[in-house]
Amino acid sequence: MLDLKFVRDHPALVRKALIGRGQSPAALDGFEELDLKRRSLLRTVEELKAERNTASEKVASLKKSGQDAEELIVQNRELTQKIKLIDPEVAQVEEEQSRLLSNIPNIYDQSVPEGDESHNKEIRVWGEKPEFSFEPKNHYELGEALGLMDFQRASKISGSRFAVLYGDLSRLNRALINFMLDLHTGGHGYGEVWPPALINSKAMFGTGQLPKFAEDSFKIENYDLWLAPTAEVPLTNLFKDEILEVADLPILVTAYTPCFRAEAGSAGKDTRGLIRMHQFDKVELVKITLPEDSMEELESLTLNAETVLQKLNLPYRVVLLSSGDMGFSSAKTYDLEVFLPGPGVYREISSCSCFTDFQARRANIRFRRQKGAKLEFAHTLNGSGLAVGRTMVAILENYQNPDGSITIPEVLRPYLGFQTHIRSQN
RNA sequence: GGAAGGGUGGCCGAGUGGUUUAAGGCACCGGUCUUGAAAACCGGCAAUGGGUAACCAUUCAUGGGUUCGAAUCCCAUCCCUUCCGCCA
Repeated sequence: MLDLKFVRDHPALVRKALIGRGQSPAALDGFEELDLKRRSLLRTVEELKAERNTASEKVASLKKSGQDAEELIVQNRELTQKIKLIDPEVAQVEEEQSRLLSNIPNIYDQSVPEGDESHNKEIRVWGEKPEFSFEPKNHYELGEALGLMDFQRASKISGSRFAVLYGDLSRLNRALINFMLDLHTGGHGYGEVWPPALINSKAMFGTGQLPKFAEDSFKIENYDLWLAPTAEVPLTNLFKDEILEVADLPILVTAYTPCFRAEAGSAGKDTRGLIRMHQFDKVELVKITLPEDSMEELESLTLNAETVLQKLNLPYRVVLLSSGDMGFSSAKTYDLEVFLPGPGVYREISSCSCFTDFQARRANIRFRRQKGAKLEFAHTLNGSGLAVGRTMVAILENYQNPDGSITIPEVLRPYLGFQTHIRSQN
């Protein structure tokens, strides 16, 4: 959420941000009018309240000295009637204004290229694309041929966009989670967290999933709970309504969680394979930082995620998203795209974003530089480190052999009893 | 799910209708004292909104209600603790 005063003082900037994101600036319509209305109503009602408060004190002192206060009491009764008419009006205008405000996206950083996704900017490319003496297969062809990846049975249990993994692929999934967590908690200095997977509406609002993107998540019937679409939500909201010690910043946390997404609006996209699931595993990185450090911290967070790909020796590129392709809450986003030999394309495997104070204002995450100093909003960042399912996809496709077996990347072997290959069970 | 107790500022905690403009303590900041520090003493110290400002309003879990006036009384909801029940 943007600061109300910021929107009031810089309507042109907010307008530009909306247009740059390919949205209609109509989202701002009525803001100024509402703001003026709210302030004028507030002045009126606050004056009445002040009058009533003074009179009430007089009643108290009159009664104490045994004098008659009936006249004042009658007068005050009338004041209260007036106040009761205006108060709901104030509440209504405030609600309208905050609804409008909570639907306005973050202002994006100056370094973000303007335009739609065709303006995304390739920042760097890492690794060599593998050379094959044969036609490389897609991961689902490989997985199904190995007899270790099953979409048919998954559809019996749950439906489309779910998968069942067996044996060595299930183990590979576990190995990847442990490898990623060990890497980030070891060398990269993140604290490991095991958070809830069911999240209440307030927390979903805090990171920006609500109110605008309710249809992207699964809601639990009869409860004010949602299936977490990403560990960004529980990890960032760990610090909701807290005043942080400046000495503790930056705070770095990581968690493995299952993630659940409704994938509404992506009908027909990536219908085969593990790419776009209703349920997938992800190791998430979250940072809470000082405002002046956040953009630098985004660079190091992105490198932390890249390290996973480098250790797995998977070719990838880093893309700086354009203003039109970025998420609602983000001020700047790098996507990591891993190369997939099957379709022969780069696919998103991590998204690393700096949210400046946008989430912190919604979630009320603050800090104080010194005792007595004003409270300030912290900056929040997050990135996938990495999406586990898509990492498995990348390994299957990049490490495939002519016989359909998969070579296990060196760094994962300690997690798999030093096994070197995944082979067909038949 | 049942019963009981509770939710007050950064933290602890007093407070059952009118100097509560939220006592007191801790922590923190400034000062006195000291070679320096500690201790002691003095002073300061909530957030949000409105206002050029003086200042005003709101906030004691949340939402309603009673009243001239609510942290305090009433109703509903949420959360926490303890005990019981159920249970991986």
